[in-house]
Amino acid sequence: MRTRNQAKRQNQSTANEDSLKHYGEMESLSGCKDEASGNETLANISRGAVGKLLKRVNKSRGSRGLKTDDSYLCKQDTMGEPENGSSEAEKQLTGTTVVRTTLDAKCCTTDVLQNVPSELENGSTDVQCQSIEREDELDGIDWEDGPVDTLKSESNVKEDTINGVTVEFDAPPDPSKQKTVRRATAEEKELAELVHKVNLLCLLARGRLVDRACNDPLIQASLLSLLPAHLLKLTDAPKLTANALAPLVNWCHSHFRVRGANDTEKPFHSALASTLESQEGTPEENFGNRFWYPVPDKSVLPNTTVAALSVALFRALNLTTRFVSILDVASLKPEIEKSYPSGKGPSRAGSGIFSSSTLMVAGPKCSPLSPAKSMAYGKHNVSDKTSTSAGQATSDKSRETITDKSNKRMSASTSDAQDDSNDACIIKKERPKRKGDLEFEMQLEMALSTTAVEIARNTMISDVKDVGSTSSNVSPFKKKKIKAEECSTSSHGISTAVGSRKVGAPLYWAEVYCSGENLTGKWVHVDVVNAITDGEQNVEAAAAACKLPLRYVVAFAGNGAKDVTRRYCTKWYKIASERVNSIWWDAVLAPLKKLESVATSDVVHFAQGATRSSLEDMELETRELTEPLPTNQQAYRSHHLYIIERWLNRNQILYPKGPVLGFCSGHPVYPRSCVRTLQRKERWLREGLQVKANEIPAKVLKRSGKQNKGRDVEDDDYGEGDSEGTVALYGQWQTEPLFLPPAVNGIVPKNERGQVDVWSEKCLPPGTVHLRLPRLVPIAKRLQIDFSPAMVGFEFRNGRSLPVYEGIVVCTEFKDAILEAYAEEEVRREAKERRRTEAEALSRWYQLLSSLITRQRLHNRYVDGASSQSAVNIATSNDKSSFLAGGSENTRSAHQEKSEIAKSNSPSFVLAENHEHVFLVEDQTVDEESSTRTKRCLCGFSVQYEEL
DNA sequence: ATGCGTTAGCATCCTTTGGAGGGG
DNA sequence: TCCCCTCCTTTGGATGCTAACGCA
Repeated sequence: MRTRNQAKRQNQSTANEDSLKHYGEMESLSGCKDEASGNETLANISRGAVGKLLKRVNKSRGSRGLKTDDSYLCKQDTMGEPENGSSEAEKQLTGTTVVRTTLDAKCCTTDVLQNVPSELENGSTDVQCQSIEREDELDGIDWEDGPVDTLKSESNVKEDTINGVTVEFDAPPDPSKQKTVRRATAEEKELAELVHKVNLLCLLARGRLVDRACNDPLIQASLLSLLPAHLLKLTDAPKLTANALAPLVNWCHSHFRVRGANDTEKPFHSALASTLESQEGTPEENFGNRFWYPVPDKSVLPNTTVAALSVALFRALNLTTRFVSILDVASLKPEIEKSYPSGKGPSRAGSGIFSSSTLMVAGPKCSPLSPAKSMAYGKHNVSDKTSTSAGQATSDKSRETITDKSNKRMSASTSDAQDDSNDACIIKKERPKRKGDLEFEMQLEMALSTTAVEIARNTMISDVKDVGSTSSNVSPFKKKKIKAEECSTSSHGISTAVGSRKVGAPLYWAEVYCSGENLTGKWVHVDVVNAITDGEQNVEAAAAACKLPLRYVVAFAGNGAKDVTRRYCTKWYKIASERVNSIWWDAVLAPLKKLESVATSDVVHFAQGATRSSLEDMELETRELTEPLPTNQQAYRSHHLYIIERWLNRNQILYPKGPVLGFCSGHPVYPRSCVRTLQRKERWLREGLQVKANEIPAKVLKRSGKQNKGRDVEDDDYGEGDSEGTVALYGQWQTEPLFLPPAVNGIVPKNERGQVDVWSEKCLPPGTVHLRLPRLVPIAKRLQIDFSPAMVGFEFRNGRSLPVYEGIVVCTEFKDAILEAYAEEEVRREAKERRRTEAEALSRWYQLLSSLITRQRLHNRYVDGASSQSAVNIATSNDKSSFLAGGSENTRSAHQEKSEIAKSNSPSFVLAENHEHVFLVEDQTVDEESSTRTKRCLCGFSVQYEEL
């Protein structure tokens, strides 16, 4: 076995080698492998590759601590291959494969293709390869020293084990630690919310863009020209009904169909026009800035263009129409990956929201469509999802991953092969197996079984243009694939097959206002892509089937937008926590809603001045308030409308306890408006409320053991049992405004501690005022005014809770006097403070200058040899002095008489032969203009300096 | 597939009123 | 001797919320 450094070196060299390798070379390598392993078919290779990847996935969910050792085993596994062949090339291959398995997944294809045969031959399932995702993880690897047979097959490994040669892995995984999950920090939550909001705004803007394109007269005219004459008159009826739209919808559905994805970026408007021309819409036309569109998986989107064309057509026919979209926005909650002990978990670089399945589509360097993925758009949009994964797995340089979001949204992020350093492309793998993962694995297998063949056929060039699900070999997954095809090709088939999102997921549709529906008219859901009319009640189920959360459904018209989620979402409690703060959202939508209202309002106003928009608002509000009772108890935990008693907090109560709206598993359901929060007496005092006399506690809680300890027997006027161990709680309806004894004769009423607890202004005794100013106590004392310290709260210091005082409470009549005295005192204090500061500054200047002089003197004496020079001479004549200095003989006489005083008062250090300058404060002059101050010594020496 | 009960981890709430020692 | 200031040290238990997990 190699040393760790050797491994690293070889790893690096191989990495470079790999990076330089051409696909053709790889192909030749794989070709060698094929020859070596005999009758390996590409399908088998592909299947093996799938197995390999799945094992990696499984492995990554398991012990991270085993990673190193897995790599080692992988080595042996891989090394075992060439026993069938001994060509030079293979020997070389053997030498490098060891490292290749530890490389980043960018060499995935080669790795996979090389590893597969041996695995297939050996039927190995126990020994698994796990590639190390990041090179830096290699740093944590401690290679064991010792000989190793590089050509040892897996069977040899087993033999060795049997013969007593065992490899013991240190730090075996602790299952309990493995299970630990890392909770999102507040910062991460904030970031996720920001991303969510930005994403929402982008999607809103995008919706407006599409909406605007639908108004284009040329497109509308072209659509009309295509429309058969008999359909033109369908909408002429004065009272339009949903049924009348059906032929139009069918025509659209049959004339515009989904075709392969178009990678060329062009404005949505022109995309719309070209779709119109070709009568084929893409699943998602790229337009403008692709960054705007952070869809998790483009391949599964229904046809935006077709939906938009239908809107344009309806508008061309003078129907009031809105373009409706589910805003598939990044999650409001941060994506948390598993935490791994000993820091061996996957790097968090690139993790988080952007690396989740909701992948921000960046520039071409990180196209969301891997080659294989774009292939999958071709004829069979069934396997689009799976091809995505295939693209990852087979692309030479791509990094493979499984996102932890698969449980909810079942989409694997696709990273680009071109740019390994792109954070957005860094993908992670983690999490224990869950239902979503299983589904993903199945899809992965399907995809690989298909695309590996295709890729081989296309000589593994990176820029694969097309692929069909043309796998001719009999795949074990064929049945599933066929089933999926059937589902997706069915016009109404919004299938839950394999649990993935599919084409047909209701992301976009139209809403046409039909005046013939209901009494006042109705917005009718029209999904041309799936040829569904008036199917609003099915949208929620269809979206759920496609794992598409129905968080925001927004209708666009007139360059505005309106949230119509309520129309389509009946289980609001499921999405409420996934929606952004409603205040923010309403504020964002407010201006857009006006625009939308103007655009969709008819000239005809309804009774009592109600407009179409306000009627719709009422309808949506009614839906909100008449949400059906959930059937599961958990839903009542945070339901905005209903509650069952078991989910009440310990300080909550139902008051009044009724009416009972229904039952859930035998539990009566009450309106949430009946839930009241209870408080202790003391807490109500803080809010300026006091419990009424003779009120019986609404609830009595048992106090915890610790709280019991050291707490005196609490007054319990109501005798509700053991007062020591209980806490009496009261509801607000049991309280009244706080009554405090008023201030009398200038005396502030105080509590038992001789203070006033000022939790709020309501807690002040009548006739008193709280002066929140520092240093008031001495003033009040000096003025002999009665006061009380104002306690405003508590803080924890030194391990205990300490009261925080802020200012004092005095009778109102003394307020002015105290404030006046305070102002005077402050002036005095400030002047005193200023003097003190100046004196200190002077002192420091003095020290500085003295030290400079001393330094210079020492310098002259010991460095320049001028030992006899006096300090006075140095100070007065030395040009090297760093500060501006000038002698002034005439000032000397003026200050001579002060010299004696100065000498006696100043900290004189007069040496035998050295005069120590003394700068008296009263001898200073200040030049206001230049801010320069001049200090003078009695000897006549002066110093000028600029004030800072 | 879904719901329920349990468990665990983490975030947040709640608690609540010092005392020794030195210097002026 | 009294008063004032500084320093010491930096809670921790209960509860709520959420997600995972096993089971029905």
